[in-house]
Amino acid sequence: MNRSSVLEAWTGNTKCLHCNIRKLVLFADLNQQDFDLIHQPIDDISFDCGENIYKTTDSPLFVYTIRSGLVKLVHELANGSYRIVRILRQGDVAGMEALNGTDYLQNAVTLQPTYVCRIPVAEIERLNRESPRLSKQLTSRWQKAISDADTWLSELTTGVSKRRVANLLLYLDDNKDTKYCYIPSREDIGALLAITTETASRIIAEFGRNGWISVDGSNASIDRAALEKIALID
Amino acid sequence: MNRSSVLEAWTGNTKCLHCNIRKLVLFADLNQQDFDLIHQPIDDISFDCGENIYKTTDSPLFVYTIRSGLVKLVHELANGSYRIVRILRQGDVAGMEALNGTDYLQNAVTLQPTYVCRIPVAEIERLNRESPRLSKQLTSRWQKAISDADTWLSELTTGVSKRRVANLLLYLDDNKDTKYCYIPSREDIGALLAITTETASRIIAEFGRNGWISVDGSNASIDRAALEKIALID
DNA sequence: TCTAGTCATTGATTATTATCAATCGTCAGC
DNA sequence: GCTGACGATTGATAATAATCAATGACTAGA
Repeated sequence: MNRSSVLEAWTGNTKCLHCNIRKLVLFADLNQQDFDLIHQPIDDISFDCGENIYKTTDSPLFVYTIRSGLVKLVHELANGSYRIVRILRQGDVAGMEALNGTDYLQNAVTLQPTYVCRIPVAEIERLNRESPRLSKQLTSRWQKAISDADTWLSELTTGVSKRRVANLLLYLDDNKDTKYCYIPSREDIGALLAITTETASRIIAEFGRNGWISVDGSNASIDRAALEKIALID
Repeated sequence: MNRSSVLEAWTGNTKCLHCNIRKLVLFADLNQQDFDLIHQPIDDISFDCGENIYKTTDSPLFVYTIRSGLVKLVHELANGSYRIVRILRQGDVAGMEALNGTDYLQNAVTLQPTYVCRIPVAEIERLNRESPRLSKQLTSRWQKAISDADTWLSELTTGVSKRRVANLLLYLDDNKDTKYCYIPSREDIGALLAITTETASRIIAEFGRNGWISVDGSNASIDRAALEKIALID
């Protein structure tokens, strides 16, 4: 029951050029002639919370730009559990591995209502062949993905759980595009940090009792100074 | 006291074309005309064990192809400790972030005597501008780096230490290019898996007592079946 | 309104890992 | 051969997190 819906099928040379977040996305540097090269439609798709944008079993035919919302990349493990390898937000690109002809490496699941642009791989390849203006942005997207992965690895899997949760909250707060910081479910925090759901819950609850975060459902405002102290010392 | 030495300065159109591992590396698809585009020399450099290929503080002017040997990417943390985010081997590319104009993200340190090709970023940019044959390999290198990072994250930071060490040994054994599997120092195993040196030592010693690995200095032969059982169950 | 379901929280106990400390083995240099 | 340095190993103990289990809070739907 995929309740996603295609809002508009953009044929290249019309709306992409006037997209209001274009300066943030893959097509930032393209011009009118470049957009004229696009043949297949670029669909603007809306997803509810908790839906799959793609799964590892899907044919890797599209790359997705996040227009708004929040997406987790879920890697399923052999023993049935899962790890979240990254969280993507506005301007990030999901499913770039499709450009290399390989299957999607993870499932992409929305954490909030999310809008994406679905770009056919064939069009990116065409643009990259026929225009010099895409490759810089492509390079910078690959780069960001690796840099995020490495930061995640070195900052969010190191030290005691309390430190990791503090770092995660600081990361989410750094990268928020709304007033409040998104707080994942306790199970997702566990999957992000390689700790159990119970440990995640205990730590979030403790931070709340200490007044360092005030949680309202999936949103919170956080006391950065207090959490930074935890993130460093412990 | 950097004892690295430049073996040969290859001006593009001579030796690259006949490099005996070219099919494995970034320049796999290039032809004679492409090599003619290269102006600056591509140096073939040798490093002893434990040397820095580059540091985060170096100007990001080069990308490095590993011809042989083993390299760790070391991310230093604020509290003075460090994490190893990846291990690179023959055919891998180090320092690709230089292509994006950003500083190197980690220090690259050799674990064994290592030979690398040092390729000026400017030459890669020129080739990518003037030939269509580099971009596919570039895409595939970015892709491999991300895929490695994500695998690392999801497999090597999950579960109890014993499971993580078993997975690491299996990974190193999968990726060996010699008869024996490279075993990192106990401190490096700790930095790879986010465990302490002592825990790493205890587990390696236990695996040895069980007859699952027979270690001789930095090399070992391993009992894959036994370790796979540990990697799955625990 | 009541109920079942889901997620968060908390407690009690056990298992795992970190920490602190000592010892052992190997090797380069005197 | 002796010595110091360094890495690996091991032991004892404390800290941390997992596990098992129960309860609380909230929500959607009967």
